Amino acid sequence: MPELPEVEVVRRGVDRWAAHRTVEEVTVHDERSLRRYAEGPAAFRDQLTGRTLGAPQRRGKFLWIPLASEHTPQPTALVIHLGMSGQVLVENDDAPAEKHLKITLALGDKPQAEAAEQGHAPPNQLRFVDQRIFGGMHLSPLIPDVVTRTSQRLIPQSATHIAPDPLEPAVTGEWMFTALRRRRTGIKRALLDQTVISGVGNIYADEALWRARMHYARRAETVTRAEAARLLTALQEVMAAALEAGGTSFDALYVNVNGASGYFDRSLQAYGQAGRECSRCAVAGRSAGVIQRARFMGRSSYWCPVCQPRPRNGRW
DNA sequence: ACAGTCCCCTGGTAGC
DNA sequence: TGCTACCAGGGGACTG
Repeated sequence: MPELPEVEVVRRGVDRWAAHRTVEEVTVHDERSLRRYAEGPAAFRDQLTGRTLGAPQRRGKFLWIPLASEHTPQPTALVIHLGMSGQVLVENDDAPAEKHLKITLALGDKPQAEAAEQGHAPPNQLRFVDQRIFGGMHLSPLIPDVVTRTSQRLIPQSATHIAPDPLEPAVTGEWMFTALRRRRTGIKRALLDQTVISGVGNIYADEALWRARMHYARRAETVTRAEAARLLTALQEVMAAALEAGGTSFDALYVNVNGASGYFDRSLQAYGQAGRECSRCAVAGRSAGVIQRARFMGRSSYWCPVCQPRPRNGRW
């Protein structure tokens, strides 16, 4: 499933292949991919057709493309969320339709200078493919970002409720400390709460907690500065590693984005590893912990009982 | 404010 | 073989 690093790879791909091109035609193959857009498919088509795509932006797992707005007073963005299974592909119109193709945007040529620089004509369609339809597209007004107080930055109104993500400069160890401290809940719950910090899904939450040697049920309001900083660093490292793995394919002539960036195959230390020896314990030469799995928040949590013990000091 | 549950979906897999 | 049941998970809505 796409997590923040995969969404960032998509953002880069869209930036490279689709930015500064005009949407000439919009085809909605499945209206369910517009579930979050109350105005409906006709308005979606009307609002989007003829607009020029700007440079794509991202916060957490929300991706958006500002629409150039010469004649429109209210800046607007095309917002894309990949959900569980969303893909963005840039392909030619003669490529066969994917089984779960949901929305097609026919794109005009790139600006002359840019096209010459790339040496060949880019494919003429941007396709949104989504098997499970947890993702989708919608249009949303762009408004100043009050969260990070960087007044230049605009974000979609539909994404104003989410906090910055671990890769944003505004998110520091101190910021993390403050954000966690004011929550009276377990640390993993806090990590998965998009209003605390965004872009952290079940997989990276478990991986980061493993790296930071923290148990998922640790009370958020009792974390120390050092723990908060350690956890943030762990999140950043695990995401950077995945980005590196996923980023290798972004040169290809399509915007890569299925869930399986190579990272997931090779580098998971906790998530999905139930029953295996914890790699860190094994290296340390003590009796190795065995990764455990438990149901938590209606999902699975994985942790090493040796490296990530339940705290003994009552910090629950 | 927080916890829990349900829902949106499809496809893979386990069990009968 | 084919049926049913369940699981995976982001995020939002709703209830307790």
